[in-house]
Amino acid sequence: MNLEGHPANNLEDNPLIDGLRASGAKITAQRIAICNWLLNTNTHPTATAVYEEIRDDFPTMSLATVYNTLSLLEGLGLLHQVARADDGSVRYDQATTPHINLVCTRCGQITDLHHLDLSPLARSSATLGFHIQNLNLTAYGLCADCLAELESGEK
Amino acid sequence: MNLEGHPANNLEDNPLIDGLRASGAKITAQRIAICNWLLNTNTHPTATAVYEEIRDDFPTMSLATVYNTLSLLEGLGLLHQVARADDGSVRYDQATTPHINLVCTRCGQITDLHHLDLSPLARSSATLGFHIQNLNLTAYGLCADCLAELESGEK
DNA sequence: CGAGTAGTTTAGAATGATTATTAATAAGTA
DNA sequence: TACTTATTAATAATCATTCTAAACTACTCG
Repeated sequence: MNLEGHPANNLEDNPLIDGLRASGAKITAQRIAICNWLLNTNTHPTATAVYEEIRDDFPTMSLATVYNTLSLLEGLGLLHQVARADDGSVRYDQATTPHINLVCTRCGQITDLHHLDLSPLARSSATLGFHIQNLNLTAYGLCADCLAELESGEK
Repeated sequence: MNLEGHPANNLEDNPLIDGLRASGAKITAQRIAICNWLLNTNTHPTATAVYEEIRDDFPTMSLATVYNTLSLLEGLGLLHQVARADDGSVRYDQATTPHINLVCTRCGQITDLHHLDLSPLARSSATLGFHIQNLNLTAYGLCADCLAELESGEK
């Protein structure tokens, strides 16, 4: 079985695969392909997007397997869901430090905004007795490129 | 924004209806029923929840009308979507000042967390050239009630 | 006040994302 | 190598949301 399906790959030391292994899950060719693809992208893909990308190298891949793997990784805290985009589908974000996703409502691009001090938020929620497990901070608007296009082309 | 609204009144002077009227939309009995119900709730309902509540008093109400009205109000900036809950449906939040929604992953309750200084966020996104139009800040975790139940009942 | 018209509503069909089902398959293990 | 059990693949099922087309009605203007 072709275990190394994706070009530009990172065959060793994939923290997603390490996490799966540590959790006791079986390391299948499909999961390796998905984890490697995720590690080598900087997009915020939907399940369908992952499926379509990987299917080229892995024709028998099932969409259900992608969903299963993504939710398995999410359950392990290795991925987070991003608030649904305009198209109504869930997008995934690799779990790093808490950050804000800037979603462009015109082109759909998602940019990460890191390095914010979120401690006031944690403090405020603690005063309400709420215990935060996961943050989903999303801002919708127009990215720099779309703003420029709108201003130059004027519609 | 005014914070005066207390439940159990508001046959007149509904800012949602005022907004619809100001936009030139027709004021129908269905829209009045939806807007009044929204004004008098402090929940973060799904479209289906609004539909089921109102259908008791308004048996011919169609679910599509609820969706239409909610997205109309959202387009006018009078409602905002909350990041999808666990059940995969969109919830709505009346537009007041930007705030954070605390979603309990155990009981589903959503609490608003107001009075946060979000200017650092706006500043950071501006340096990227991103123009924020709408914020969707959601934190998932356990509310005080569920924490207490888990600790006392111990599962 | 009473048509005309353009926006709304309704009911149901269609869409699209996600989940469930189940037989076949393969990873990990002894 | 053979066994046990989790996983996969293909497809059906589900559920939220949107679309469609015909009937309806709020508002405008005469």
